[in-house]
Amino acid sequence: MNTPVIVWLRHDLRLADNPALYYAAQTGRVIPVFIDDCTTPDQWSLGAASRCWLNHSLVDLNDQLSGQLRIFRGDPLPILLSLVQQTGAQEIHWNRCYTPHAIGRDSQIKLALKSAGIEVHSYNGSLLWEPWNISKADGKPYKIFTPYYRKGCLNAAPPSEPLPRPDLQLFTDEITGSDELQQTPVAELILDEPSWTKKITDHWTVSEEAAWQHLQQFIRERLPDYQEGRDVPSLEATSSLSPYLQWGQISPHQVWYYSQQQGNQPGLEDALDTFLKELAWREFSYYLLYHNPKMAEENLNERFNRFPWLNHPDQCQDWQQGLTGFPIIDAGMRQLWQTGYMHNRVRMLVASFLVKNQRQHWHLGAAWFWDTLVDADLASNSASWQWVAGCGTDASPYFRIFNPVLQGQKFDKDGAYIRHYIPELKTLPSRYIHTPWEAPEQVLTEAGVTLGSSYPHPILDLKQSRQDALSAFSSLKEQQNQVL
DNA sequence: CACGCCTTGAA
DNA sequence: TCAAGGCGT
Repeated sequence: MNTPVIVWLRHDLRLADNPALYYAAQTGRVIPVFIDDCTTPDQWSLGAASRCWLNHSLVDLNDQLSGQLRIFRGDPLPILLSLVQQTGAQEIHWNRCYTPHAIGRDSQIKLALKSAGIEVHSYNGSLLWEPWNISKADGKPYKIFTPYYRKGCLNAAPPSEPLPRPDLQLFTDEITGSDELQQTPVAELILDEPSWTKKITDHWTVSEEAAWQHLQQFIRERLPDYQEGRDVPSLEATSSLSPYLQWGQISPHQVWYYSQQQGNQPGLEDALDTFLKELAWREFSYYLLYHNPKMAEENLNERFNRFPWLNHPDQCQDWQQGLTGFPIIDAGMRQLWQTGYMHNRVRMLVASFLVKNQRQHWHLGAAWFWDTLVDADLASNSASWQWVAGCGTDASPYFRIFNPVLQGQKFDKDGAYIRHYIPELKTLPSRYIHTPWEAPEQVLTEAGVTLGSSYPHPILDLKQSRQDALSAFSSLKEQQNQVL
């Protein structure tokens, strides 16, 4: 029981229901390790918002570990090998990661460690169903969500039940030695933070405890109205669990079982079902990424490789900055910039606007989201952008183009969401809040709005851009017919 | 093989 | 009403 055991923490920054930590704790004194992996491809190195979340996660975890979390930066393999050498650890435990880079990295490291005589134990700490365990009758992976979930997941072995917090005996010896083992002091992580991260930490409490509070509050207060409320961006009606799930401050297993125990009340069946389905969408995204390792880069539907995207950097910038002249779009993009988060429905709207009305490549939107979202998740991000763009496996049909005015009127009727994030439109009457360009001059003046200076004119014509998008889409068919 | 089905519309 | 087309059984 005195032998040191390494636990390599990654997207599982919690003590409860952490299989690697739990089982390692049963075999020896635990050395909890986090490595800032500098071998991650640049394109998918952490975005600024994620980095901020991660840093604060590590602070919380370190507190919970009595200051014994060991943080390194570099190439994981040499670091782990040096650690083994310096501490005499004979075992390494970790919970699996599922992005292509991590899968390749971890399998290489596993081999290398094993050949060095080290025991390696890996566990499932992030997914309800392992992607390789769910397949159709013919053995091939599903492409459509509903059968994947209903037939595949719900008929498979149930997800494992959450584990308790372990009784930890920590390895507290000083670790010195080679250059790789230069530790990053936790305090340093948030010392260097750029000032803009304040807007994120003002909106979020980043800790394992806070994740639980979100879950409990959601089930208690929000689940009853989830069905309708979840589509209204001015309400706080969703669970807000996405960033916690991404970094593992809470596990999907904890969410799955807790919500079924607590939410299993008459009248809540449908809401509970809808909520669990959202968790399953996260699973499905990982499932797709696992079976399509290039999902973040390449269209799942190859026909879209010939799609005539436009390339208008200025327009893309208008979108990023929330200056398109369409209030619901701009409000969403500003919420993202101000808080590192955007309401789910609005994510669909801004994505549809970029990809279909502006006809910019979904890569541009995915990259911006990756950099700015606190819940940036390679699987969900890529799968969702492909879904909106129409090039995914189970995609929204390309001809289904959201109209930001109608969607705004439907889901932000009085413009509460818009007014909150676009103060310059704050006093515009509800009648014109989604269409300021239609407001009479006098109404604009009274609201202090000057189109073109205090708030932009619409940067495009909705009807025309919709038509252009539809013909661009049709051109794919014609080209294909010529080939055939 | 045929048929029902597919997260979240718009005109 | 319109809008593909392929998936899954």
